Amino acid sequence: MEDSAEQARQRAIGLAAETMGEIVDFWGFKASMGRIWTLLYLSTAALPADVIATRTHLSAGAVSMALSELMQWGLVAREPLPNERKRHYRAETDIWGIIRRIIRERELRVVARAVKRFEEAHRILEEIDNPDEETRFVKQRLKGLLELAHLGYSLVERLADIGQFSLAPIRGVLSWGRKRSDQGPGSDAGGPDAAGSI
Amino acid sequence: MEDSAEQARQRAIGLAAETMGEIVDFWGFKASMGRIWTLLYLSTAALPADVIATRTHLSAGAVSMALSELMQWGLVAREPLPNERKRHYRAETDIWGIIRRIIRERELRVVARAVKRFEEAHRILEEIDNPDEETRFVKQRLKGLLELAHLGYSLVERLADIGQFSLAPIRGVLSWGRKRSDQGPGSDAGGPDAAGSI
DNA sequence: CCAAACTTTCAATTGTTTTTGAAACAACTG
DNA sequence: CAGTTGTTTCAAAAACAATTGAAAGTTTGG
Repeated sequence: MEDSAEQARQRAIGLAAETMGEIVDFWGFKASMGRIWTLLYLSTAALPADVIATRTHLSAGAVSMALSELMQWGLVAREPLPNERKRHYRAETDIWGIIRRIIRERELRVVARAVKRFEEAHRILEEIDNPDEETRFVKQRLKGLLELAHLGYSLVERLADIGQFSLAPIRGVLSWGRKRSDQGPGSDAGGPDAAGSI
Repeated sequence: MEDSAEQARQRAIGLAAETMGEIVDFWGFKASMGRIWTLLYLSTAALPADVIATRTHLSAGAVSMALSELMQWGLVAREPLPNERKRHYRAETDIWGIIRRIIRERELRVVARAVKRFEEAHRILEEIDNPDEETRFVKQRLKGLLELAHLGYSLVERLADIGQFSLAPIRGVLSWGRKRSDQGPGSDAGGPDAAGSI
């Protein structure tokens, strides 16, 4: 009861797309963006919106919206296709570059905002004239939160720097630690350099 | 028109709690969990549920639910308070330890699942007899996704290892890179060691 | 410049997550 | 051990987010 090669391929693509959808959803993006990107990523040809709609079971409107968001993030590009009426879309493959930008433009913004607000809270307490013990305690702990946020900022910043030029630099980073983990999907996979396109 | 010290303190706490709420929301937890934890973190005394409800403007039910989730994550502990009727709750302060656990138990699970599913998708294609060009292409790209997921797993794993014993190890990690960033909230704040409680 | 082909927008709908409020439950107290 | 106080549970409501579908807007070929 084996299905045709074409069907099998569609199943595989669907599974991958679904998976990526869940991941990006977890990451705070719309799942449909992940599905669409994956669909494009797993196609030799650039695809027009209506095909995407069919394959993802989304409406034309949803596809249009998701595509423009994907393009804003540089995850998908229009492919200028001569003698074709419809616009065609292709997945960007420099994934680490994009992850870097997302981290910088989204994560860092959030943390930076938090830092500002913690500072503001601290400042409010600074203005109290004769701080009682409770106030001094809160001030102290707010400093802790502030430090945490700063630390987080640094970490994320470093993370954003990873793979600044293709993938190669990551290899180095991957050997911070001392210990080796017990289980889990093998952790230092793949060949020495697959830069540019994943 | 300065308000009283007490009021000012409440404002500061509220601002911090709100901020933390936004962050943990962004992180995929309920915002109310962040607010509650922060409220507790910024209090010398352990607080009972009804006070938490009043201060956060949440219902008793919501507080109860959030608290049990917070306790499951080890972010809050009941304080055995003698000669008190109500249960009192206190914020856990070993933040890095907790972040580590969250990363391990939540992030790693998600990535591991993705790895499995990409592998499954790849296996489906492996079973096709005479793969045409398109199929071979998809297979190739799936390998790329798989490698990406493996890489992500490693990164997150490393991240989980950071601060394994208090904060100190982080300091080292914070000096991966070569370059110094231009702007943004100062990135290497604080004293040399504040381990244990942030 | 018109009509067809395609795309974008957006109010309404559907779906999901969080919060509420009240009931069931548990723990202590007199 | 009955009553009171405090906690948990859970179905319903509210808040929030994603998707649809149809109308408005573009583009292009004739």
